[in-house]
Amino acid sequence: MAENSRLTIATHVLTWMALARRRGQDLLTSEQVAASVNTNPVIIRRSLGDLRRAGLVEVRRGAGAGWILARTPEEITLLDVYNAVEQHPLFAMHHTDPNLECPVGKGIRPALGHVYDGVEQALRHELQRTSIADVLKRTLQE
Amino acid sequence: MAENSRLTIATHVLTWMALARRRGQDLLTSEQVAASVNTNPVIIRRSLGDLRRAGLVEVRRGAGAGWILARTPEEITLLDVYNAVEQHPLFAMHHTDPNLECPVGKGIRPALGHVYDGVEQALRHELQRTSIADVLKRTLQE
DNA sequence: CCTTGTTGTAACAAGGTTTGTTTCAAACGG
DNA sequence: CCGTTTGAAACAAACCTTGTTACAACAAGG
Repeated sequence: MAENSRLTIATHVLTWMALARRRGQDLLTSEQVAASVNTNPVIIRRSLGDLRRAGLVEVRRGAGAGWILARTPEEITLLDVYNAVEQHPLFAMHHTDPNLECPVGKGIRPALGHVYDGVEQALRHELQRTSIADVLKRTLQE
Repeated sequence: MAENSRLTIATHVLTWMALARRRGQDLLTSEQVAASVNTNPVIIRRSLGDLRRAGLVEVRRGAGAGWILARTPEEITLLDVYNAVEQHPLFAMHHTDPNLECPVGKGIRPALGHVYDGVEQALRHELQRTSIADVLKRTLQE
């Protein structure tokens, strides 16, 4: 179970909110969103909490509360979603320090860090090419 | 601890083998490699096993056994290493099926799969740009 | 053929992550 | 003040990753 589906869940949430909005329903509760994702409302609130902290959605509390998109679906890219829900770098370094007496042990981490930065950059660039509106369009075509 | 450092470990292993080779020592035991990575030889054997199955290293068994690079460091890219050690896709889909009655629940997986394929493609393209020889060069510069 | 060094693999522990669930205080519109 | 909903904590179940021990299989060299 330890394989992370947060980007998928958050994108699903936003795509569903985009469709509801187009249908005239701006405000959705976590329970309504959970019905589409088919999971527990608490899971959805956790995801929406990430998206709120990133400024992608807004929340209204109290009776008649719920969630609203803070931007149009065209203005939210999958990079925005990725940044909202992923914190760890793509590839982890050694969990314990390598042998710093060895020239490879000493120099490999900065060397690899440089490569990993480039890879993350490429990934981010690719994610930025797709918006929630694009995902919704393609979702409805399937 | 559940954050995967396999690409880092395998690249470290190959980089160290490349340096040893340049110094005239083609054959290394898992214990010798483990000394540079600063971990248990069994961990290294697991990593080398992945690399062997991918055809990047060869093994000699029996007394005086050990591991040899199967290609020159210039001919091994980080994409080769990634393919050898990573099996799961980058982003997981929902762990439980979404609600297929909902148009988003129904169409989101193929739509996202399409995007994820593109992202993985970009990642692979970037990894392919760097060889073990490149990593070694940069490692010794640090 | 035997000794010896090394691999391949299984089994297990420790610690971490992820999802799902229950619970309840806090917020707030009406 | 009531009723609905969020935010967050606490916990369980399942799984992953690393590290460790143990040992059979293998083969080179005497």
